[in-house]
Amino acid sequence: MPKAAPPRPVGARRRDEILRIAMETFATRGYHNASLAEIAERSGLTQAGVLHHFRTKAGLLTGVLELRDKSDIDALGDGRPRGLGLLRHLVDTARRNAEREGIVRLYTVLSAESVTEGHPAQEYFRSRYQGLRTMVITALEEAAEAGELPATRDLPELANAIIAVMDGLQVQWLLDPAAVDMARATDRVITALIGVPLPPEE
Amino acid sequence: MPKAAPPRPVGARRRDEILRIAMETFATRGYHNASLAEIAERSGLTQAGVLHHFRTKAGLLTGVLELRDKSDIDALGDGRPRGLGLLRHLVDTARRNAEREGIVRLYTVLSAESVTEGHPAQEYFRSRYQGLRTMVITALEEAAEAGELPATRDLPELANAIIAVMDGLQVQWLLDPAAVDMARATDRVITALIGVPLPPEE
DNA sequence: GTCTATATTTGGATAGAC
DNA sequence: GTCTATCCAAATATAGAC
Repeated sequence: MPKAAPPRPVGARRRDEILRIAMETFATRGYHNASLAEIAERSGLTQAGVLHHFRTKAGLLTGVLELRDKSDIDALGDGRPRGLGLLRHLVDTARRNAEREGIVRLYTVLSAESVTEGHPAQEYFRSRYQGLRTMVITALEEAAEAGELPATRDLPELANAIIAVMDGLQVQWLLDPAAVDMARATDRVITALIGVPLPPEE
Repeated sequence: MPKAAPPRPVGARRRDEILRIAMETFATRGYHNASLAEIAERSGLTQAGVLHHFRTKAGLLTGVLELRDKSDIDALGDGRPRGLGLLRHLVDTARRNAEREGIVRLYTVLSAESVTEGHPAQEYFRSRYQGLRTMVITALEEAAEAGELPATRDLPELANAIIAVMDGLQVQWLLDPAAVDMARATDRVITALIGVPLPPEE
């Protein structure tokens, strides 16, 4: 069973392990408050050892974000859902996220931190939101063309609102998990906004 | 016209000035990445000078958050709106916020940063969200009793969603102001959720 | 590829003079 | 109330041995 891993079959093992731990650490502490020393220690390396694989701390952050992108794309894999199916998929994602606190924490902490001056992830999040917006708008347009969408006015605004609810719920959920049901609330907002129930889960 | 300022008529001048500058700095850099040195310099003091007024950096952050609370309460002043009037007030706040980037930045950055381990503002934001939730739920209950509210199911979920949209929109707006109209999007979500238009602006 | 050692900077906080 | 001086800890990054 040949692996499709492109660059190095075994030399990248350590690198991936460092990335995994860096992800956890950035999620737990934020970027600025996380230290290479902690990441190194938890990786069973020294600080210099980590910096052999990633020349700078910002480079390490970039690596983490690229890794996340890759696994997100892999997760979709078999052709992404279209129209209302994508909105359904967003709700499913919210549900799955309730079992993946680390990921939620990573994105919540870093996205907000990225709006500070000179933050290395600023461009990443700017273009990420642009991508998310485009994706949701496209889905809404597809639904509208298929006649499945009563609300056809100002789709970009609709998309912004849907993305915003999901983000905002995450902050509340991280601070007080018992107080928030991310999936239900997301479903409710989307349903209310588009004026029609979502298709059943795949 | 006698001032109602309680503790010191003139000695607190410097203290307030430091708080103002600290607020800006925390908003721009986040808590961890802001330094007392920078706050001191911008205040025209040395680091030790600042620490004379606030014994620790965390104490300074607490001071900033208390100050904001006080001015928020002052802003409401003449009896807070009830029922749907409060939801209208939320939309108005979103509109005003588009002219107060500093405040938006402060809350967005700090609330997300507060979910990290051992953050000094964690309790503050936990109880702040609890307070916001209670406030919105109460308003929804009032509206329901007055027969102004078609959607009466699961009001806490409704409240969470409304708060979440507002927060989420702020992140997007800070990264790309032209891409988001916070007030319009907030209005649209609230209207869709409660199933009835909001009363006209006061 | 990983380590030790170190350079360099910067952080928060304290002591004591003025 | 503010400063200077200082302490101590921690941070990122580099050089060079193994």
